Amino acid sequence: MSLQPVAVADDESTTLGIEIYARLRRDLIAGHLKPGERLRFRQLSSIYGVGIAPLREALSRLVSDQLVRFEGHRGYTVAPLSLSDLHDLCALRTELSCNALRRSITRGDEDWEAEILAALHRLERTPLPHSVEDRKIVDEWELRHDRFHYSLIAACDSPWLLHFCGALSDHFQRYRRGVIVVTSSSQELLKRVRDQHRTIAEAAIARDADRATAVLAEHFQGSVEVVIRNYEEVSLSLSAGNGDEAN
Amino acid sequence: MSLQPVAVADDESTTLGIEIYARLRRDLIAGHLKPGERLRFRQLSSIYGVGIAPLREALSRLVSDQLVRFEGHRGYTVAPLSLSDLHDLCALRTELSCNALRRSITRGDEDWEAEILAALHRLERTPLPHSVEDRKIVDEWELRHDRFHYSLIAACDSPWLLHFCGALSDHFQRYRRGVIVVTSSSQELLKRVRDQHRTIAEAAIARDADRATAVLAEHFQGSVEVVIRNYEEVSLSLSAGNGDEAN
DNA sequence: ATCACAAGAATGTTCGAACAAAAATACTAT
DNA sequence: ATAGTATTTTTGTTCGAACATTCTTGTGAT
Repeated sequence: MSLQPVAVADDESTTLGIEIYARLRRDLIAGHLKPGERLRFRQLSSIYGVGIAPLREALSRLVSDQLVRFEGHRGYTVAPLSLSDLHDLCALRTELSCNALRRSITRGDEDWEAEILAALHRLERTPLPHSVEDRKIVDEWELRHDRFHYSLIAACDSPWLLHFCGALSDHFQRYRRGVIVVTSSSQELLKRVRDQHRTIAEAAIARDADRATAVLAEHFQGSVEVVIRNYEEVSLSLSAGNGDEAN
Repeated sequence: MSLQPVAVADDESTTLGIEIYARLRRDLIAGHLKPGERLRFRQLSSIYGVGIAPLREALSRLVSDQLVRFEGHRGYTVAPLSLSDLHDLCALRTELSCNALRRSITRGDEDWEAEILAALHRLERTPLPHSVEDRKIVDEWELRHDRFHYSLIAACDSPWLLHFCGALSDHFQRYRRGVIVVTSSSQELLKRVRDQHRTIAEAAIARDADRATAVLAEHFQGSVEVVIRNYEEVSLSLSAGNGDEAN
């Protein structure tokens, strides 16, 4: 005769469609599903162990998320990666994230500051992967990295801006995943990135918007350069069939 | 024995899911389906004359478009409207559209200029509705208005920016639809809006980015004010059940 | 050999029915 | 009367099968 209701916190009222959407989304962003790859129903059905009804639902949503392409009667494919998309993505991400960071610096309270420091601490304590095969480690690093960047802009007080920043961040992760090992194997790069994270956090909390946004922009620009520098080498895994259309 | 292949241009390789997605999207943006309204499968199925499989596919995509909400085992509802959302929407729309307009003014060529003038001409020649019941006229005006605003930023050379501007524009239309008759019944408002359109177009083509963006921002701000001023009167149709959560 | 065309296989699309969960209603006990 | 519970009804979810389209393979004519 407990005083608490019987229902524990794991109820969550989920559906297969929602679950498979989340799983596909993760695998798409993590690059487990290769750009350009065809997403056949039977294949996915046996891999993920669900019927095609929830699969269609999930894939349909992913089309609007721009992670999957669809052609009537010809099925779904993983959205391709391209240099031009990368440039566009990063330019806008820099613009929007800096904008959101400025707003956050203006509006953020002590909890916002505390969350930044907490997220930064967790990120710094995460081991870096030595190989792309260290999926667990890569996943964990990406998760904490995302959370850190989210914590910076979380107080911007604009759901739409946060939503767009999130979408761009997710898409950029598809490019970054391919070179994270390269980054983590260079002591010089590693130090620079870590210093940038810390500098951005400190500047934000010190309400130095100019400095924070300047370093954030630099940080993004640096990531893009690493990706581009390694683009030729990884282009095989980037585009399985089509890939970049214009440059 | 024609030399052309038999298949004419109406093939289009479409599916029921795609069609119903487009129709639902239109009806959602046009306010045909009221904010907060439950979207029951049986009901939609009989209205639109399609099975629930394509319906689920379409609704699922619309969730990622932020036009409908979903709760597991409790179905889909039309996304609510709220004052706070309106403010957020418009602030970001102004920011992004002005940004895109600047880029367009820098990069646009003669075709871009020509398209702006063409779209402006078509917009000016569209009759304004005297009642919300003039659906055909409202639809046509909104279509041409959207096309005009799109033509301004079309040369910004950023697919992501265009995509976000489009999303914000679609969402804003949900708010504007309710007050278009109010606007068109005031000679003063009408003249101001028309002058703004013409001024923006001329400034853009004259490559006067500062003036073009200033008037564009003013134009958006004016629209928001009209919506807000009439918000109380139309709030009944805005929120059918829930609606605005904060403020 | 190459192209066009036809048959077959694979794949995507849609429906209807069975199933499960939630909401509404009816009922009982206090 | 009311709160709580059981029952019914409604609604959402999922699967499997039938259907349509596209892709692949195979055949034959030039």
